[in-house]
Amino acid sequence: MTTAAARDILENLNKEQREAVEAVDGPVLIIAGPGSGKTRVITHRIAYLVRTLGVNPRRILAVTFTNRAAREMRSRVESLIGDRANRLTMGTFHAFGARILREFGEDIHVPSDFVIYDQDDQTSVMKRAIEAEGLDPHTYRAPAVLNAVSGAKNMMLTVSDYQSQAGNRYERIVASCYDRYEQLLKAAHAVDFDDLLMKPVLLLRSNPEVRDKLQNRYDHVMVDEWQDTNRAQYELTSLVAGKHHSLCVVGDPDQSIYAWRHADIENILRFERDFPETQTIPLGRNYRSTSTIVDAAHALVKANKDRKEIELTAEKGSGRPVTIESADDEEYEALYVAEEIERLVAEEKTRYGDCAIMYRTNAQSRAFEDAFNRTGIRYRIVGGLRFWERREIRDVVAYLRVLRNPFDDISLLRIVNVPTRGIGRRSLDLLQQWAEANNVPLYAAMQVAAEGEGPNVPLLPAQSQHPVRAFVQMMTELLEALRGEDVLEFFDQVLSKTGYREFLEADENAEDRLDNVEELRNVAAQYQALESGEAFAAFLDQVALSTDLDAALREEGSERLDAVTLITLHQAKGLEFPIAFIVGVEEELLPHFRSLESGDPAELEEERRLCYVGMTRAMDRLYMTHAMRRNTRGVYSQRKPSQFLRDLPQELIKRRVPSLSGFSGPREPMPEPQLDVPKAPAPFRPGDHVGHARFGQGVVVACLETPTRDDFEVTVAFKGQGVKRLLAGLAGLEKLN
DNA sequence: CAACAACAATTTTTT
DNA sequence: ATTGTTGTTG
Repeated sequence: MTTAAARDILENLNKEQREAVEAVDGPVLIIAGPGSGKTRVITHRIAYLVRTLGVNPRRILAVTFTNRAAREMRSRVESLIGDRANRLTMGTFHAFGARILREFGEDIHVPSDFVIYDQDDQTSVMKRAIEAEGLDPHTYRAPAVLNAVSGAKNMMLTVSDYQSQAGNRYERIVASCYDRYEQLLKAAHAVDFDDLLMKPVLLLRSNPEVRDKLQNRYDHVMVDEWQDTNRAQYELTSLVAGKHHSLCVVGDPDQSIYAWRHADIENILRFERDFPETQTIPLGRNYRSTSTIVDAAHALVKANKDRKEIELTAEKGSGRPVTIESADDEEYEALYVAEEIERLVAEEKTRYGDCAIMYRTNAQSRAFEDAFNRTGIRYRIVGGLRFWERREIRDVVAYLRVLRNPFDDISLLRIVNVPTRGIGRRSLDLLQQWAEANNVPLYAAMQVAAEGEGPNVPLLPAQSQHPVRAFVQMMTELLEALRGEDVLEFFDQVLSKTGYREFLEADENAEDRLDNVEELRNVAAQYQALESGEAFAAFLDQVALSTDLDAALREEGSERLDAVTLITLHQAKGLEFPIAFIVGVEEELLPHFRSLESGDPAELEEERRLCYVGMTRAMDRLYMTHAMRRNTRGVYSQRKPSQFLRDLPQELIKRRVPSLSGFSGPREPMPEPQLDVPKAPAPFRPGDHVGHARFGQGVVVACLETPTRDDFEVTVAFKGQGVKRLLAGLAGLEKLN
């Protein structure tokens, strides 16, 4: 940011951007196309409020989806208004929700020592809920049920709401799991990610005092990535903003790619409906990409039926055509990309750091890692196994959580026998039974067992009692240490007394894993100034809420490497790269198999938007590649180019002739890319009634060609038998009328 | 109780 | 191919 921009905030903005910055009175909806300076508008709007209109930064709330976005926004605002930026309330929806719960949670019976459960913890809780309901965990898989429950929470449906609207058997079962799941969370003094949104809304709905307090706290509310908000987030926003406050949301319906996470694209329309005086400002000038890229991407997304047209104009020149490359298989696809990057680096003034490889699924990174390792191209993978998901981190965090909150059974179960200390499943079963019967947390049961026996019966066989006693003894000592100890000293004591450090040292990846723990310790160090109890609460909240903290830490330490970025299309949203390769642009990959399987056109449209998001990341050059066959899970399958390629105007694309790539030596001539492979007629269609020798009668849900294209996989919902997947050639399905 | 083997499952994942 | 979960054996 230049000093000139800091001097006059409205300078260097185009007409529509300036309009958006100056619209500070009523509700404002900014529809921001890709590369249209969205972040610039938000940051300048904040600066305009503070510097030009004299608004106290404390009275501004800015909400984002990611910590990364929040960080970036804060630093950019800082360059415009200086230290005053520190006084802004700026963060993710979930962090904001957590903050409300920490402040006012007791009003809705959220205990002040609550811990935040992430997806992994949630799955564990749901698993227990399903077992507790006596359901078969194979038929009712925890992630699926959890997804339904999460969806309910995102739509602000409480257990009783969900129970009363449950229409079929499955939903009634989900309802019972939801109920049990909530009980387990409550007993653990835990809230899940969705609760961080839902509970504050319930609080603000029911408690006018708290509502007034919050509404009076902020005069200006801004929300980024509005197209990805769910119902709970919508309501949280409108409750906090109140009717009379200045509320500004920014989004782009064409970049909505999180419907599968219960984002509700309707929120854009709903906003204009709920706030009729809304001023809608489109930002349609793209400063990022060449006109070729903008036009090609626009042509693609235009193929979506459920869409409102927005004018997009490119400010840059036309540049090069979009290059489409067919490769024999994923290995050649990767080699092609590697070779092309080397060529760009050698012949054009490209740096490795300018290039990004974007793919639909993480598994696709493999071939590129191999190719880059072989050619010596530096690369970095975004995502993959994230810091907080590493086992050693989760383990240490679990110890800390239990020490802070002894009700946290899930964390206790995680670490009670890590390292192994002779507390096995049998013992734990007995302890859990007793805990359940007496309605106390598991840790309490262990304490009782360590003492000797329960009220009437011995809790554990004498032999099993000893390790439990040792464990409780150890935890008691640590709790002693927690009092008044320095955060870091305590951290170190946890590692040594629990034997976890030794346990890691014995591991084959000891060095890496110890490094990771050391990084966690560095995070804890940031809280040294606080009193230890406080410090741990704040520390554990940060741990739960910053899933990308490792990225922050790493970037801080080492200057950004000149390396090619490997990233999923989803994660690439909001980024930009001079050179972008979208790889694996194939049917059943992009669009993904699962979106085709469902037969839901909305899912296909989301895949198309995902492709659109990917294309619009490219600034100067865009490549889209696909393979004719691909090794997936050990077997090769024939692949077809993505139907999306057909949506691109011929005059904007250039197909490379693959045999010119040279590096591969002699090989078979490659078939021309076929964009219109005729489909073999499907033997069944969704809706057909069929009969099966074993499963009886059913209705066809879907009928898809197998990857080898020699048969069809038919998904059939059988009466009373559930949904089965069968091969048409083998199952002997009979079509009924 | 713990180590090992057989077994399924495997899109994306801002928090 | 890989990984985590479940069941069997020592």
